[in-house]
Amino acid sequence: MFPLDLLSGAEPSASPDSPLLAHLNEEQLAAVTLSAGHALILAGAGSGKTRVLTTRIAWLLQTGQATPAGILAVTFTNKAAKEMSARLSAMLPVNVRGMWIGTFHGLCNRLLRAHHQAAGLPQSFQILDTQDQLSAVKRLCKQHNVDEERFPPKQLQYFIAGCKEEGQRPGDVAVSDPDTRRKVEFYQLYEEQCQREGVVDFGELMLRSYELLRDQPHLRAHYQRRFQHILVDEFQDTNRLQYAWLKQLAGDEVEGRMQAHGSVIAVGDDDQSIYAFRGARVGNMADFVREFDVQRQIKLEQNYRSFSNILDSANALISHNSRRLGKNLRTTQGPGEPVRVYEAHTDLAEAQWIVEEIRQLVKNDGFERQEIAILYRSNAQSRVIETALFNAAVPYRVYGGLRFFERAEIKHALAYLRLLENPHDDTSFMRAVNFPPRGIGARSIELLQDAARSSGCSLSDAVTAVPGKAGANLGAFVAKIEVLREQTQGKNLRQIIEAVLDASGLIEHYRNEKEGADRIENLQELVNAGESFVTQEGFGRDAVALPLDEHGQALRQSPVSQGLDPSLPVLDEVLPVLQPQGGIVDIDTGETLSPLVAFLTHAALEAGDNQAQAGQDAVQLMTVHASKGLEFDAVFIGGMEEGLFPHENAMNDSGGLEEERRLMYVAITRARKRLYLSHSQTRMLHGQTRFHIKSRFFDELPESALKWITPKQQGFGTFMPQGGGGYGSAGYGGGRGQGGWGGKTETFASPPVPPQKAAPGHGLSAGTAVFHNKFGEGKVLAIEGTGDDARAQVNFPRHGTKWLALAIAKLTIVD
DNA sequence: ACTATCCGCATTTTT
DNA sequence: TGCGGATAGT
Repeated sequence: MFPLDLLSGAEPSASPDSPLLAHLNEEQLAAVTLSAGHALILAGAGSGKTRVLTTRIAWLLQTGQATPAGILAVTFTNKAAKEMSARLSAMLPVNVRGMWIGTFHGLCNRLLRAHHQAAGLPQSFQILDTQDQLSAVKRLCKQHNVDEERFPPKQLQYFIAGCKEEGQRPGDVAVSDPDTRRKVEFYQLYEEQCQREGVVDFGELMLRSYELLRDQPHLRAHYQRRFQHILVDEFQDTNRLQYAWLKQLAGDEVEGRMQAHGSVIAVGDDDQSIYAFRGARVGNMADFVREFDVQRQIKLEQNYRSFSNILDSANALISHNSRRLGKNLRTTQGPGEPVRVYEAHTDLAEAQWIVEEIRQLVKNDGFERQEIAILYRSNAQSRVIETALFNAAVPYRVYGGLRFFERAEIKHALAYLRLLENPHDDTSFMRAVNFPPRGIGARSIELLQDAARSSGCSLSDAVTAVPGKAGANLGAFVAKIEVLREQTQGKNLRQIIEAVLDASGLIEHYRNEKEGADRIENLQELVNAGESFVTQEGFGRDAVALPLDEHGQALRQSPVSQGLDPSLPVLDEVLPVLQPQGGIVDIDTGETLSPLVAFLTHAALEAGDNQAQAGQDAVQLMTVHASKGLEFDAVFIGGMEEGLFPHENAMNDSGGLEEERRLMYVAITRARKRLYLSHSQTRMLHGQTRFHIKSRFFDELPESALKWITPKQQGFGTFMPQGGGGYGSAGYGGGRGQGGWGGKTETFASPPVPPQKAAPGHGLSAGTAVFHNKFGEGKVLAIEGTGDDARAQVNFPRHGTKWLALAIAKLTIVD
């Protein structure tokens, strides 16, 4: 099967001065060239972590220690996953598609689609994002007359998500009090609802695929054998379930020790663990070392980002934390400028000082605006700063707004699209049924829900049971969807979306709305998104789900593998296949996910870009959390006050202060050249002026690296309370979350576009009658893609409409 | 069904 | 202070 001998014994064949390894420092080199076995890499801020990770993969491939199919690299964000793929393909002429590089949720999705039957899901299951989940919870609350005072939907949602993150099904939750019992009951009901509707939430994606691996020995064996090299990014941010999931893939646990097949490399930084509040467990690092019997720990402490005054400050600060694995950043750069500290009288004066400093930086020191960031602990702090920037006509951009796929108008359009795919998706039904308004009010909905409940069916199916005018309106809506479904048969994604926008009346509705122009523009952008999703290079590629025997061995090879780069050794089993729409191909039947389902999945899993767009010439405003992983020439951290930073709410639970300190550590280490800290004696908070003393973190910084700036004696002019703040929400930089979705500039070279093969003479076109071994006779509705990508949408009278990969499906033309 | 108004609430957030 | 959600009024 795979070359075991290569993995266990043989020395790497690449010479140490291979160009791949050039310019790596000693610790980086050690990490990159680790021989087989588990390892923990403590990667300090700015230590070249991503570089090490990607070079490691490249080195494994180049030295023949691994094949693309044997690698699993998992990250938290799509951005990180994309960056890894991009850098990798810039390094090696490697087929990135063969590798499983993605987010936890993205990879879980892939597993579940490929093995949907074993996982007990429809292949086209839809994914609920946090908004969808909340509306599903609310709907369920209403249906079961839950006292929403005692059990706020938000809290129930939080409870459910929390349980899943801990790997707990309703039956696993320890019930200590009546309230918890009620919540667990609700959790149970929620699960049943999701299952009935064929939808999964983010937590479910993780939990379900964990259970899949846990409960299906042959699948587990298969993937364990396949993934000889597992690499985990930001390991300090993993929650309990994610770690458990990784363990399933890595090997079997015997008496608390992992009997692993390949090797697991966990990369993380305990000092940058700032997500405990959402279930991240730094303790996973220690558990990993113990359970995997990790022999190698490498610290990446050489920092390539900041001058030493900044670094010294970070080191000194974080040394006040007790529970640390221990790490100290160093640099070969000089001290640089001192860290400037400013004490303002009011929050407004603080903001004005920041703005003034920024103007100086740009004017006198040649700093680029997009290389300057203003960081704060909580979003509310941005307001004053925005005002000041706006008044000074300094372009800026705020992060943290709604992302593309989260916008209301987009969610509405997606709801229609989802209903086309699955009429029983009640969440989407509820969203679409009366938007745009079509005379279906709360009363009608209530009747419908009652009907659905009493007959145990979906809202869509219950429509016929509603009498009178309400029933007629509802019937018209369902009919409209059905007609639309008919009409879009055989249409491509772009045409489907256009049809939905038209038939739903969404465009029409927004045309009549005074603020609707932006929304229409976004809806147009959705059409483009659909278009590029199918056409463009660079979207998620997925795997062929091969039939496996009871030992997890593949029963058959994928014929598609023959079309791939022959120079790369290919593992048996699950092989990559070109599926621009990111589909999964069932090798038995050739069935692929419809482009629409793939697109909807993409929309749920990747809400759109929120991150920096290069060359925007705008000062960057964001929370400290949002700044993690980024770097800037100059960084301002405002609101350095007791109660704000460290935040008062964080001081309750144990470890709260330490997490705040790590947060501050993250903030400091974002800066390359200049760091400015400021605090204000007075601050408008919740409508009241509050007095704050300066943050204790100042006392933890080295006096020698700081330079205190006292405010100049100012006249009243500077202290003027803001009168009539009648500026629009759109700031100079375009306001929050401006169009990040399509056509962004890539920081790294995009993967080489493989030459398009000429379409093989499959001789199919719309209308052709074909025969399939399993599905019988059918009629071709549409063809998409070329070469190995080509797939046909075929309507089988008995099995419905399916997308089939022509490279795999055995279709014969019937005359 | 849509708008006006009032009340309560206010770290951090990716998938 | 300023927002979102829920309610009451047309």
